[in-house]
Amino acid sequence: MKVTINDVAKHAGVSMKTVSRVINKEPSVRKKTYDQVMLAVKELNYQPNTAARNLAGTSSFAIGLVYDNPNAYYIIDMQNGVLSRCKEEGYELVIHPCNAQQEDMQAEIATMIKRSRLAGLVLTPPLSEQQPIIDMLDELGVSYVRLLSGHNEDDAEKARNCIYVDDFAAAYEITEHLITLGHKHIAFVCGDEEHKSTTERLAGYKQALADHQIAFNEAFVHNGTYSFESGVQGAKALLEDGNRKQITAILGGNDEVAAGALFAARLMNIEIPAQLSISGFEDSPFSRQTWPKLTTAHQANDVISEHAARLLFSKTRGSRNQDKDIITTFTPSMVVRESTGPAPQ
Amino acid sequence: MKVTINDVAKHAGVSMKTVSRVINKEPSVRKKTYDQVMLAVKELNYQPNTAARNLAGTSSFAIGLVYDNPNAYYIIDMQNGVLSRCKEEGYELVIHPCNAQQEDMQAEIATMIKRSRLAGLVLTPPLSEQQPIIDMLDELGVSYVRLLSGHNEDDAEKARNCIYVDDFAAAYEITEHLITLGHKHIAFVCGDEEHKSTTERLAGYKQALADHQIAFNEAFVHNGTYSFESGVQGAKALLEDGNRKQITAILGGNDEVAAGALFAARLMNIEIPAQLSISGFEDSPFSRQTWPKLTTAHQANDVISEHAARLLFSKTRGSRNQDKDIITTFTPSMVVRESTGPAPQ
DNA sequence: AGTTAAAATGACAACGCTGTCAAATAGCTA
DNA sequence: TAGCTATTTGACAGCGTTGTCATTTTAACT
Repeated sequence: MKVTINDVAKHAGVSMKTVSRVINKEPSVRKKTYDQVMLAVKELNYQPNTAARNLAGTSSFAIGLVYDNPNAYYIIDMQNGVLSRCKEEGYELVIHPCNAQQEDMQAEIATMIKRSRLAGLVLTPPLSEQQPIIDMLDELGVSYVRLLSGHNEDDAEKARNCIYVDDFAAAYEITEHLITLGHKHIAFVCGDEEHKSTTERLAGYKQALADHQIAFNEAFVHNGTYSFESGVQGAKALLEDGNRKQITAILGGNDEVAAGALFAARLMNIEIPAQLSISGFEDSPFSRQTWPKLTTAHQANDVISEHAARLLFSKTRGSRNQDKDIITTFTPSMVVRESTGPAPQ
Repeated sequence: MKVTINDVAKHAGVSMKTVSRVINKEPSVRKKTYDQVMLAVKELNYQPNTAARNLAGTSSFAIGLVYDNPNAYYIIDMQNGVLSRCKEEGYELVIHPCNAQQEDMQAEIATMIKRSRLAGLVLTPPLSEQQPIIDMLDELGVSYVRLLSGHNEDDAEKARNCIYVDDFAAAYEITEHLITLGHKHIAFVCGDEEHKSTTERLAGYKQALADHQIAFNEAFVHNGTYSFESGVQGAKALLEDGNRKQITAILGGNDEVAAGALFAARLMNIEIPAQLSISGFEDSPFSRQTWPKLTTAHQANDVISEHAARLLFSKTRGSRNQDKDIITTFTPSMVVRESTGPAPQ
């Protein structure tokens, strides 16, 4: 019934340690021995016991994914990306949703790490941006990978455990797209202020305006959160203002915000895109399920998180498995759908 | 740095076993002893090592959540519900997305269980409906809880590890709501045929029609899948047919399907709800983000999954923790929003 | 063939906890 | 207070692996 490493060892005529070497893909095992052992493993249908490995080994065979993000699509993509890598490496994934605002966040994460002796951690925004958490992790000596907004900077030391999404570039591209369509009064409904992605996207938007000699108008920026509701309110606020006559395009902080803006426009009987262009960010399934479908910037969260996991494993497993194909900066690319069009006269 | 149970024992002046008893909430520990130990635990900030507990104990401190469902909102709710219970009980959660179609599904799940020595499993539809998987679990002697569509039947033996969502009742209620609004030609865009929820919802719909002396019309039923795209196609097929003149209401298999129907109606310049009423199922956040907002049947997936976990733990942990407040049948309740209205003349 | 370094393998003690079972203590009753 | 039972505690082995380090085998040289 229960097959242990000892059974396999006997069956293959080698020592337990050799079997251990084989299943851990350690070097210094002759091909012939390797095959013998693998055969025995197959024949007995041996499953290494995770608990025992975790206990005996230096670090456990589990990594953690920490997030505080209400966007289900985002989370699922993140999970699946990391999970696929974990499967590949024979690791388990411990998911940990949490509340970034919470006082003792660091303590909670530290507890989780200790309890499960996690081999590493993948941190998603906004938690990846919180210095106290990073400090705690450094102190604990746990390896981690941060998902961040921005691009791989000069600071190579820090960059070594960061994966960037270039929101600046994405915002720039979308804004330019709108400008090319003739829009001159482009509003921006921002996501949460404290998220780096918000500042990055805002900066990209501003830069595009500047590069095309369009004056930046503070009144065209509405601060909100990354939610549908916030998009509704933001768009309403912008459009109900005397500005309505001027604004011909709205950039939503993400797809949900854009969908909210779409909703608000509908309430106000504004035709999209004839009277108003709207675009989002991220290209979540959501953006294909609105009417009209959203122009947005495609961001492959599952691929991104898979690379985050790769990067983590390349550090965790020491020398072997030096994955050199890890992309550390992702630049979303624009997807033009039906929610943007030429500026009205 | 690393605090073991032995350190705590010394600090509290008791044996390791006693500390073990305390942290496992075993009976037969004098209050005074208990307090001493708890104090030591606090003072040393002791974190039990999961791997060691898993290895030494009879079963591990982890349960699994198995799913094959493309709906991100559904999954996240499931995860969060189970997770909250796990936290309470000090268990870990191993998530396992998979593909129900896959040949060797049972083997894959069996492997997962053995590797992690899972204490139990929560199965969501449609996997919870697959007999081969259930048989495998029974054979392995692993406890599990199945999330099912239907209601707690007479077969008490089986019911002991099932949580039901009464989709029949929900469909009945929604259909009746539409009938009350004067609708006589109500179409149904079904989800995946092989899901029990589809048959249940269809049955509820039929029953409501029958109870109100409305003839069931086969042509008003469209078979599809639980996706937005399928909703679009289903609604198109129904409405473009010569039936268009007749159909005044559409029941979507779930909120996504309903949103798809909404989308299709928009493409065809049909006003909702003036010309056509549409309703969904589940009340996912999605249903509040369409325009107009969807009438649907509220189904608290997080609460449901939390109860599934409760039920699982009540069986896992033997006698202690006999949770008697477990709800085993949930009946969604209708939420009327803007997508349904009186039947047009 | 003889020597030496390098590679492959094995013996055995941890890893940190819980199960088992025996020992000690407390709470009774007569 | 002795004598008995019920309750509480402790000693110790063992869960199934991996790390360490010693040993054996192979390869690579003179």
